[in-house]
Amino acid sequence: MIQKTSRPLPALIAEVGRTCLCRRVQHASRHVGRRFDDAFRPVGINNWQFTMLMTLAAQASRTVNQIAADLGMDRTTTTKNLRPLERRGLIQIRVDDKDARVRRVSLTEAGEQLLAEALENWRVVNDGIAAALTPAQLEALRTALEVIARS
Amino acid sequence: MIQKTSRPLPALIAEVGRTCLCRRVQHASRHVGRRFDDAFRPVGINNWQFTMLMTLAAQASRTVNQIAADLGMDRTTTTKNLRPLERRGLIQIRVDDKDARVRRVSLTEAGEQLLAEALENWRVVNDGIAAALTPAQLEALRTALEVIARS
DNA sequence: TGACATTAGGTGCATATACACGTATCTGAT
DNA sequence: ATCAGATACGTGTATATGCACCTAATGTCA
Repeated sequence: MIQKTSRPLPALIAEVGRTCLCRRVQHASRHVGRRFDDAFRPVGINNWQFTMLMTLAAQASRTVNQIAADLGMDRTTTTKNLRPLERRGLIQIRVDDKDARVRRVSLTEAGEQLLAEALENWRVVNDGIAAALTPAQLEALRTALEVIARS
Repeated sequence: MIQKTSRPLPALIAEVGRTCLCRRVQHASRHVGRRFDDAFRPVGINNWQFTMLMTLAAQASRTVNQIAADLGMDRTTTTKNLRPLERRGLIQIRVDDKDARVRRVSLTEAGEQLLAEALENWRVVNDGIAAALTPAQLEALRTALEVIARS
């Protein structure tokens, strides 16, 4: 494998270090996740749960499959992550009227209220991260992440 | 909270949907993680383990704290993730000569060999993701992710 | 209408992630 | 020399993540 590239191993390793999108994206993801987790801790949710509640606020009565697609997440992961939110009464999961296979997830009153509280915390962190970048960098980042998530 | 912004809730929600870096970064991260996981599955590792082996290939005999910092990861997470790699004999963990608190992690022969195998798979996926972006977008993405990970 | 494919979703397992807390070791001031 | 604080790391617990596999409900076509 190595030989095929006609390059010495140290140079290859240096190249991977420079260009590896896996490392960069995951590293940034962990960092961003922790910052939002810190911000949402007083409200009692984590960054995923905030995003989850936001998607439900934007579009009510989503199915598990739709939510999984919204968040670019495995369906089974979505199912499991919904549990704590349901236990806390922030969302409600009901069987669809027309199709008994389908589960409809919607925000409860308590979920909306908690989301409203969390929004200010979100803004602080989101603005904080954005402030570290130039407007052009921020725009490019958003575009690139969108392309990656859809590819 | 909501009132403070002097905007109706639907508009706020739409704004969060457009601008939320948490959602975008995590979404892209899951997508990228899965693609690399798929690519590395024949070799028997996941994307984190590849990155881990790569950092050790670049700098031998790293401590747990150093590795955690390299990958922007919690120290305790690093400790636990090292276990499977050690069990499989891909890395070796030894107590430091000078300081008995410190553990030195290094690649084994088997680890190097597996890494060499994985490199071609890495290249295919990394090039594939990069190909979905323009060179300028790719450069901006790398820069922005670097800034975020260090901020 | 009955057989079969398709679709929506859940479970079991393994690893990933991180916080709170604990242990062992080292360092420096006295 | 000793002890208080700092440092390096591990453990317990809880949630996060996704694959392999499973069940149940629906759709389709003969």
